[in-house]
Order: sequence, then structure tokens, then C-alpha cells
Amino acid sequence: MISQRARYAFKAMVALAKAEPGRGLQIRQLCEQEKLPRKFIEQILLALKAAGYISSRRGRDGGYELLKPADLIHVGPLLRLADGPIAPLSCLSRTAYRKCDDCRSEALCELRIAFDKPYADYLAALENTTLAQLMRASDARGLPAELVSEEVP
Amino acid sequence: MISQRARYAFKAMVALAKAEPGRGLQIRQLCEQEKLPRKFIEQILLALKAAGYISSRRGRDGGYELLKPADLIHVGPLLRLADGPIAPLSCLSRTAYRKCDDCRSEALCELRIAFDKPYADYLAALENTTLAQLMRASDARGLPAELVSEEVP
DNA sequence: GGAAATCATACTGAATCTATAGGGATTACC
DNA sequence: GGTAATCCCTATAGATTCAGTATGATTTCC
Repeated sequence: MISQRARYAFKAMVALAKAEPGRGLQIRQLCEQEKLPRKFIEQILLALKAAGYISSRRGRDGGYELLKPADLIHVGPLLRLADGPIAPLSCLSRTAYRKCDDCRSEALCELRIAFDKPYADYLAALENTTLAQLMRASDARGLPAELVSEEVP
Repeated sequence: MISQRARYAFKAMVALAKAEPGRGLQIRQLCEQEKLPRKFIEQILLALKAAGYISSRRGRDGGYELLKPADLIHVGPLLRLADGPIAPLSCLSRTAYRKCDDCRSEALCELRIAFDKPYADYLAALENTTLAQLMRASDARGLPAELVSEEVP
């Protein structure tokens, strides 16, 4: 299970991506919209900022804004930022590789063999999907197919 | 990351699968062979027994033995036994489904959409690989290709 | 200066993880 | 039957992580 922190981070990014470009959102709005715990979100936004995903403006009319377009934001790194390594085994992690303490041979380890390909595919999928794709997919499901082309009647 | 408990459970199953059929292994042997903490392994073996994976004999010459052949033992359920649900989101879990507290619509949730197919594929892979497959794969890597057919010269 | 926002760090309570402890029950062998 | 070896069962301890709160500093606009 991914952490609450990761879920919040993701939700915040989606909300920011939906906000009008150039305007951004304030913590207050974000938390009221989505019913999120304010101070916890604050920490998470700080981390997102430190990682270069968003920018902030301080002071009275402050707030947060996406720094990159949503089609350059991938799920994998976002998840990793919130939760740390994604890999099921440290010896399979690309970003936090570590040999298992008791491992004799990685090549022969049955557990490693078991997870090797499934995890590689899983990770590749997460690395390749973008926020923009997900938002489009969500939109498409929200509208009945016949209405999609009638946005401007 | 999967837990230490899951790694131990997996190692124990592999060791039992490698043991001579009809003989089994004792905790002592298992722990000395693989350098595992004895009392922790004891708990794990109890759980494996309760789940029907292994049988035990008590008393002086007691020990544990696989109940099913290794090609009927799949990675997915084993992992689930040790660690609980495998799914990254509770709303994607087949065995422990639970709606997210704040979720308005599962169909439209971007996070759920993100993990839906990657996780389904990952899970299917784990559900379909057996201990026997993994042991064969490990054996095959241990021997140079030219020698594989020369087992009985 | 005052109000409202972000920034930074410390802290807390609960849960989880990784074992360890200490007996009790069962069996094989003498 | 006694003894030693094994499995069975529950409780508990220590460390770590998680989710969130608290407190106050800093910045910005009016």
C-alpha cells in the first residue's frame, strides 16, 4: 500500500494541474476543496517544492503553482518522492540499491527472480504515465461518449 | 518494499522445497543453513502451517515438510500471507477491498486510474509464477548452458 | 503596522516491524 | 517412565515509521 502522504501528494498535484495556469492555489483552498489536513499538506507541498515540481509565492496573495506542464510529470518519480523506493526488494531498486544482508548470489536468488520482471514492467508503466494522461482518462470517463464532441454546442 | 517476514517466509519455503521429500527440515537446520533468527522463523512457520502450506511433526524427530508440490505454490498468495494486501491502493485490492475515505468516484480517481493496469499486470505475474518455476530458473542460471544436458555423463 | 500567506523544525500518539522470552505440549529413544 | 529434543502458543520489548499537530519565523500586500 502506498502511504497517505503519497496519496495526498498526488491529489495536490492533480488539483494544481487543474487550477488556472498563472493563478495557482493556496493551501487553504486546496484543503477545503479536497478535505485534507492542512499542516500535513503544508509539509508535503514543501517537499514538492524542494523537488522542483511546484513554485510558491509567499505573503498575502501567496500560493502554489505547477512548474512543469502536466504531460512532463510522471507518476513514478512522484511516488518515489513521497514514499521512497518503489521496489519490492532493495536489490531491485534503481534509486536505492542495496545488497541483501544474507544474499549469496543475486543471480540465483529465487525471490529476486520472482520479482524481477513483474516489477520492471510495473515500474516502467508508472514511469511512463503522466499526470496529463490520467486527467484526460478521468475526463473521458466522466462524460458519456456521445457528448464528448459537444463541448461547445 | 516487502517485509523481512515475507522474505523469510519465502526463503523457508524454498528451503523446504529443496529438502528431500518425506524428510522435511527442522527449524534448527533451517536457521543454521540460512542464518535466520530462530524464534521469528518459528512464528512464520506456524503461520505457513495454519495456511495449509506445510505440515509439522512434533517431538524429538519433528520438523516441517511441504504439503503441496512446488509447482502448485504461487508467489502471490505467499506474499499476501506474510504481508497482507499487495495492492498499492485499498480500492484496488481483490482480497481487502475498501473504498477510500474521501473518494468521490472510483471511476474518475486519477490515482486509481494510474495504478489500475500496472498493478493488475504485476499481480497477475505474481499469481502465476510458482516456486517450482523459480527454482528451475535459479538452477538454470547456476549452470553454464553447455553443461545443462550433461548431468549424467 | 497588521493580516494573511508560506517556511522550518520539533514533537506526539498510534501503529507496525522485528524480533525475543518463557513456558506448555508432544514425541522418540533409553 | 524419564529425558531430551522438538514444535506450539502467547506475551512483550525496542526500534522505526506514519500521520498529523504545534509553534513560531519569514515574507508580502494593503
